[in-house]
Amino acid sequence: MSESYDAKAIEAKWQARWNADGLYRVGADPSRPKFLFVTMYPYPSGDLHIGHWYAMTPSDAKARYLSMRGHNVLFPMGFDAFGLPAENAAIQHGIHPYKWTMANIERMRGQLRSMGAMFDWSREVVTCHPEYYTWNQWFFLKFYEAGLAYRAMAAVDWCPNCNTTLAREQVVGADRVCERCGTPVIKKDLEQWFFRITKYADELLDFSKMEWPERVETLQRNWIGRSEGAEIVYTSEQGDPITVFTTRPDTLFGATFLVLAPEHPLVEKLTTPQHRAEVTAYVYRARRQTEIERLAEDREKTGVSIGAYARHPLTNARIPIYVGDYVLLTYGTGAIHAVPAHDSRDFEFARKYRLPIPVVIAPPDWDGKPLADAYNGEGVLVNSGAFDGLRSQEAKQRITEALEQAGRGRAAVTYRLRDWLISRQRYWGTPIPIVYCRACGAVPVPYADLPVVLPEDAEFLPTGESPLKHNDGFLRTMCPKCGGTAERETDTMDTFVDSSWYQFRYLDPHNGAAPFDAAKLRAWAPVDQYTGGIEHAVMHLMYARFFTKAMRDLGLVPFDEPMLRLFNQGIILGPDGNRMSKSRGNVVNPDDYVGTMGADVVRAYLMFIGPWDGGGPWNPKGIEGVHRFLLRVWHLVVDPPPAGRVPSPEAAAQVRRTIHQTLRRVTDDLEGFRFNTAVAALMECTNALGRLREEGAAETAEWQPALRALALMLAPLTPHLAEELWVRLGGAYSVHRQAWPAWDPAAVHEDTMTLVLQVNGRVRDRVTVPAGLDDVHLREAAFGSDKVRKFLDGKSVEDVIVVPGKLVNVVAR
RNA sequence: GGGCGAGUGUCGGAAUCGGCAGACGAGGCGGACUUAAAAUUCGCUGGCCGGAACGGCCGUGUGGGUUCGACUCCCACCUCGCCCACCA
Repeated sequence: MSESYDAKAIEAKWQARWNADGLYRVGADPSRPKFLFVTMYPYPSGDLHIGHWYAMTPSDAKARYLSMRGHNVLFPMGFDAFGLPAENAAIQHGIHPYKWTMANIERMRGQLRSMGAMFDWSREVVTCHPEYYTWNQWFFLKFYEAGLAYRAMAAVDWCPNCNTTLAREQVVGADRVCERCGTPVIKKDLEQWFFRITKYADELLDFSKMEWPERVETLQRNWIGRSEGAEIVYTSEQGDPITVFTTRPDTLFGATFLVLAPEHPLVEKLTTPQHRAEVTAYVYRARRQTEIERLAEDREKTGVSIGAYARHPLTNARIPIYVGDYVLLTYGTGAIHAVPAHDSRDFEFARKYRLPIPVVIAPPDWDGKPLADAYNGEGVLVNSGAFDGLRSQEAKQRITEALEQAGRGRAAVTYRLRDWLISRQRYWGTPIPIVYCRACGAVPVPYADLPVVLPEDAEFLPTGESPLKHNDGFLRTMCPKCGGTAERETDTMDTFVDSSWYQFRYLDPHNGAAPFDAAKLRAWAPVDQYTGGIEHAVMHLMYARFFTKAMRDLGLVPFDEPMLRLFNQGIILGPDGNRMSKSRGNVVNPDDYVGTMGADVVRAYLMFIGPWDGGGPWNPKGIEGVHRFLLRVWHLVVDPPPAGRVPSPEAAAQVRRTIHQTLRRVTDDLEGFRFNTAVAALMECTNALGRLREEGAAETAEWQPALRALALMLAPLTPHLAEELWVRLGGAYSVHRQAWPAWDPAAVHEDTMTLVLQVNGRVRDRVTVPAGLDDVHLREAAFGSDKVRKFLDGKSVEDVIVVPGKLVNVVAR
């Protein structure tokens, strides 16, 4: 009767010991290279989900591996503790957001500990503590002084369910819904606070200083949406300059009308009395439409003439001005010149309103007749005066130059990126440290008065309004400038402000004098490896980059990018292949499996499912296979070997070769985040050792070192089991302080190899030959094969391809 | 409409400096152990044609191409997924 594997007891024992010993407390250590490994901190929603395990335990495995490789690894953890769910819980259940959040954090801490991860809890960051958010306010003031934070009236996105404004990044999908709750957003004109992220648009397009997944770079690049072109100044007949932006200055001579966005300031001024009623009605309708709901994407292009005309900057042609809702005030200059022949939208519009459609770029094989459709491609210019015959590329340049010389335009770049709207009309966030004084206007709270603390006695009512608006103790204050009565800003900050710099707070989490000590920051930052979901590609990950660049310009950090390397793990789906959700009833609770099979099994299974960036369905049967694997490892080490077996002379070398070949594979795989194949290699190794053991290999001198090496290789993946086996094998506590073993090229070497024999590229035979044979002998081996000869029968050999160490291919006709 | 990514057994997946397709695991089938079941353990498991072969043919979404040799490279297409989308 062999001792059984009691995962629960083993895991509890070692977790307690590691904790008592402070095994994972990390301090400065100049003798080892630092490695800051951060995985995205969770929102304290109440329960740790299998998705958290999927994100965090492979990260932990990699962090542990790097630690064994000699790095001084800091792997911190914290909580993204501000946010709407806490406030909604307050409204629904009458529990204060602080209490709700802290209770959830308490619960989740315990669940996080059950992972057996190497989190350094002494550095925990909780963003809803004033000791944290005071620095959000501090950064806000710094940004304000630097002109990076500003207040402006704007038509902003408002979620009627969350009762707050949203950043553009938080409005998603073709139907423009709230990223959090899926409610269609509406537009509101409000005075809001913005961070000037657009200042860094060009720099944010430079990814050369880090190694991030191509996918994230592409998403950010598309989001920033840089377009090169020209700004062209038309002039109204009343003398007003009307600036338009185009990416196709080469089509300038094809412009036949202008279209202004309904909100464009010149609409009001230029509309003639005869057209006023119609234009006013149109603008009113357009604004209502955007306010109510976005309509279908393929809706008809509409517009009305405002009765006014402009002059073409190069031809002086008289050009009618329209207002049309397909032109957006928020992009470019809010006005376009329409080139119907070479833009589908303009074409549609021109057709509808019977405007001329002159061709200025000759489509290939053009017969000179009117176009049936817009030709959007590039080509050779026609009907373009002095520019006829030029190709689009050159024409763009030359026409832009001509405009510049005439003082009627210039080369210009436009971005899709908008400034980051950070104001939220909610309680549970960082108060914006601004006071409004009737005499002095918006006045920043002095640094000495920070933090502006959230009042505890707020009332949470389902009115949709922030409780701060009705909390006199908070609201009424004194103007820091003139001492007169004043009111506080009642908006709080987007929680993405918290997560834009939390990675650096880990380095000095209790500093009361600064967000972090400069020396500590230099010692650890930037983040060497960051891991988390792709869903943050254009929100958190872009804001964090912006923040770092702004901090750099304020002299606070000596680098340009917050996270040097990034890995995006996939998403774990329910057993039915769908996204897990309570309503579907397909939610997998990790605690259930931790309680029965153990944390190590859950860890190893999540890593084994497939490539980490792939995610995939949770398979309740699949985890049993991994459970069996760990049982096999357990019994391999713990059970007494079969008695009376006499090992073969090669046994010792075979054991050594098995281990070192596995070491090579596992090392490569962990370097490349290929946890699935690392686990597979360890399975193969365990199976091979099991067979060798049956043949008496346990009697050889290589056996115990092999088992110890196996324990070391398991340490990053299944830390508790590895520790138990390591200590049982006589290793010095702790396995997690051991060096990762190097694989020995000599031990990996095989004496023989399987030589693949092909005839005309098709495998016809496989023979075992001594390793390292030269071409001549490999040829001999090929022609020595009966099967090869059989397939060569009646043919003449034309060529023989020899790939040493792999194959011989005989080419015959 | 634009961009990005992916198509391999029944399933998750392995193998891409071009060189044994299907490692590892799940599932299935069969055997051992057991009164029985579970657990454990051993064997088989891409398809087709063979009684069988230590036989042959086919096979990595489809169709072409390059090559001695293609899951891998090139071209075209199909399907799916994700992101963006009246962006001038």
